[in-house]
Amino acid sequence: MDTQHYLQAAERLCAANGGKLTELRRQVLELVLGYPGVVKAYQVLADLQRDRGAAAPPTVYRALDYLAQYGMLHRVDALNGYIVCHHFECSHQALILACEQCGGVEELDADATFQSLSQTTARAGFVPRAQSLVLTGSCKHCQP
Amino acid sequence: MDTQHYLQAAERLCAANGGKLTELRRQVLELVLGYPGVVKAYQVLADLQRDRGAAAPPTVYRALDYLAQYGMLHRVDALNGYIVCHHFECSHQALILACEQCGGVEELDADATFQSLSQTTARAGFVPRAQSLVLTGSCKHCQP
DNA sequence: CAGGTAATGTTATACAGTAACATCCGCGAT
DNA sequence: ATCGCGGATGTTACTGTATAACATTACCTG
Ligand SMILES: [Zn+2]
Ligand SMILES: [Zn+2]
Ligand SMILES: [Zn+2]
Ligand SMILES: [Zn+2]
Repeated sequence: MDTQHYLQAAERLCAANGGKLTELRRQVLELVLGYPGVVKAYQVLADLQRDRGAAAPPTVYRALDYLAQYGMLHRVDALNGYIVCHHFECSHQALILACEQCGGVEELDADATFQSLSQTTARAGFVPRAQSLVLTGSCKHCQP
Repeated sequence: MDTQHYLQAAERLCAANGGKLTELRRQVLELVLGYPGVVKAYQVLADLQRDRGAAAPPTVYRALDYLAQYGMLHRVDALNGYIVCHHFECSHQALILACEQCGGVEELDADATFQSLSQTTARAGFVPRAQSLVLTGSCKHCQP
């Protein structure tokens, strides 16, 4: 899916949730798309400042939060960063592998794992918030 | 396992790794033990300052890092916090459920899940760093 | 146009984590 | 005993991450 189609799909997703892919949000989404892996909020902030002059932290955090809320981005807690989700249209349960060395990201289907997970948490009466699961480690190119 | 036995086991674990459960580390470990769920570094710092006078961030982060490195604590990235591990003696693969509402924590055995996980990541040539997996969500007492 | 709602701008501050260097302490070798 | 070493802690100062609170703007609707 190229960038144009991706952004159109993002627009549809926003509309389906009663919102809009505003200029700012589109700009932030494009910036994150421009990175191969994990991006940090303050990196996006710096890019924004370069591209459009003034910008402050709340501006970028609000856009990132919105995009993550509806699944266009995933937050990677372990790295204080964000990654683009390329599968938000097919409602998926994604297993995300984020490499700590190179910042690269891979997103897998892992239905069996999630099924096993949800059985286990249900037994404890626990409802996980995130529908995606992020593991950090070393990718195949960065093995020690 | 009561606190006394727990601390003795922690001492053994440190010794087995060529280190020591120093006074500071023991004090930090006891402080974290005193909380029912997730504790944040700056909370421990405040407690330390109350108990022993001066203390600065590096003091508490060094102790927390050490304790987490050998498994006495687990770090919970999603909450910028730490929890006590009550099973560090049996080398375990723990699934940790952290409630975002009440801060409560539950640690389960989830061998089936981890087996499924490791098969999936191995297929991608990916080696996860953490041997424990933390999910955030709502515990059975805090369902919406 | 008036009034409401969502989005963005702005300022200031809170919270989290680390670098760099100084000091201290326990222990083995001379 | 004391010198020197390495691990642990103290101290200062800083960088990075995130949010509160309030002002302003854009846009839709009646
Ligand atoms: Zn995804
Ligand atoms: Zn890598
Ligand atoms: Zn554990
Ligand atoms: Zn709860």
